[in-house]
Amino acid sequence: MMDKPRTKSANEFSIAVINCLSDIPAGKVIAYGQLAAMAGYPRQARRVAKVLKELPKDTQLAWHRVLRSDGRIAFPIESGHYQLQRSLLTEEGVIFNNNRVIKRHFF
DNA sequence: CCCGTGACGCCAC
DNA sequence: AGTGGCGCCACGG
Repeated sequence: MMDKPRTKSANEFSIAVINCLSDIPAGKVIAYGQLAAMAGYPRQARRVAKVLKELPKDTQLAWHRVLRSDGRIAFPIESGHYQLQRSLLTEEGVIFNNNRVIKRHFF
């Protein structure tokens, strides 16, 4: 049977976020909160994080373009996730300065 | 209902 | 510039 969504907005939120994220071009990045606001849900950065966390491993979505508002990658620096995200960004030409993406890369 | 948790964010120090 | 504290939201125990 179909699982009944607890609230229909939970699903709508993910859709909105994913749509907006798919509009971010390679070489650009966006903050969790910025993405939430763009999707029409200001102050809901943590929900964006949860959506990304629940993406399938084989997703086509450019999850790596989402950073903290200070330009740093959200994962702990020693983690494999961090290394992966950083290399994906580097491959797109994103420049890091002391583990931080410079402002002009922001969408 | 209260409390802890989280791929967050802002503002004081 | 780095750190800490708190606010913000949704969830689960």
